[in-house]
Amino acid sequence: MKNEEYLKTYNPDKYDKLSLTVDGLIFTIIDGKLKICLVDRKKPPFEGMLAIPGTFVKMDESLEQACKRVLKDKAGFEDIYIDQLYAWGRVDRDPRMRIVSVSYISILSEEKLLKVRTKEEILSEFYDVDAVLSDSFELAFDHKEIVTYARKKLARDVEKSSDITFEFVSEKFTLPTLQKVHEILLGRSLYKANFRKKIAEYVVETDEKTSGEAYRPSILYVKAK
Amino acid sequence: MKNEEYLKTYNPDKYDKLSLTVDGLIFTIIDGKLKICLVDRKKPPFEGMLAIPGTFVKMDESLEQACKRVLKDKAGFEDIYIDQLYAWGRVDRDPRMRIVSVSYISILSEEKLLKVRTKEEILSEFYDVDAVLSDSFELAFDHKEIVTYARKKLARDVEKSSDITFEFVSEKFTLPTLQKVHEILLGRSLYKANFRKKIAEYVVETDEKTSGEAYRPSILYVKAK
DNA sequence: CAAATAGTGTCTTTGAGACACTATCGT
DNA sequence: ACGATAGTGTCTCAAAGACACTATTTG
Repeated sequence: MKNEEYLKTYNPDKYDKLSLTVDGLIFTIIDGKLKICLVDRKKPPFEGMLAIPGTFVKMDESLEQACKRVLKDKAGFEDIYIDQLYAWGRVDRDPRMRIVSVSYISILSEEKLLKVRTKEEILSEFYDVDAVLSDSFELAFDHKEIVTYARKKLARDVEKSSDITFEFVSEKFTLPTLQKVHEILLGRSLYKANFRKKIAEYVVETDEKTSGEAYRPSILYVKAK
Repeated sequence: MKNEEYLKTYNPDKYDKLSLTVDGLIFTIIDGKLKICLVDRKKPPFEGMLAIPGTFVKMDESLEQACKRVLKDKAGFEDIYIDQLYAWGRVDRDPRMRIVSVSYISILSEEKLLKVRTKEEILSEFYDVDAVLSDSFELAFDHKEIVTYARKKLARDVEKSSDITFEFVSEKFTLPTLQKVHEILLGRSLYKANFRKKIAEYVVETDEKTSGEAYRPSILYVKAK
């Protein structure tokens, strides 16, 4: 076949090549605040500044595989929600050389997060997203623009579907907890009764309740299939 | 400064490099059908098959610039709507070598399209999207997957906003025409009265009407600011 | 004036929003 | 019993859906 002949004589070096990275924006909610995982850069460029954890894509791995590798290496996670955000390709976005980056959003429940904290992972730390996005806060590269874009996407996504909100909570969760997640991501408070009517079709009541906490216990739900 | 010293000694070759392409999915509506612009591949791989027009990203251009370059070179267009779709990064998606592709959606009105047709551009041709997505139709690389993804995004976008529908029509348009665009993208028919109520806030009536056509003329509108 | 398309009025249904109410737990 | 949070009932209002009607042009 002609295609095969061609491939033998093909010279891959005749086209420009560049470096490709993936960045993983790991969000979670701690103490009722949206947080993002950032790493402290140990070497130039932007030494000493905070950045979104990322890595170069290897020749034999897909973008998703590369992203999951970062999440595991820098934060210690496996099996977490990951969704492509955007490809960033400004020519001068990295002072070293031409680097295009594909960013991914991933979300952790506090439950999963705490499991990992026990492993003494201190490469990365979680920061308050509102603080990170405030004027006085700086991030390496174009990472502040990326976080801004991601923050808006989270709000947009929740506006039209409650899908991602389940990623922020444990497998079993209470409706007040889930409502809080919606409120944090949307940036406004919601009416309890209305919220419950809306998500009723996506959740299933279990016969368990919270216990040990003050005041009236709350029924535990699981996500509907 | 330390960062600057570092950059002088930095060796960009120590990381894997790969080729990056952009693909431009150009949609339009002709004769009441959604069409996509495809090129006939003149050389291997996938010689003789249809593909989404694309190009390698050069070292000194952004992804958007590269995409606009393809649109101009292969279809003859400038100043058209362009929106990033997705980054495709499967390891074996190109038989020659590792190539990651960032795809963009662009939309043309038939009016703009006809202007270009007069330039005798025959490198690319428009194909019926329903036909392209039917089981018997094949495209080069993973391009059928990309078209499928784009087709769904168009429907999703129209569902929540009428923004992109204006890209399909001329600057001045009638409401029956705009409604048809919505119907084609959504894949279902809409009630005239309801449609008009919904888009009323996004359009402004002009004092012009269509003429020369059979039956009652239609009022021309422009997009509201 | 008939045929065909353009454009409107209005009833129904659905769901979001607002708010007041009841229920159940720990102390 | 009380304080505090969990959970429910229901009115209002705005928008989507369905459908029937009127209006304006060409031939």
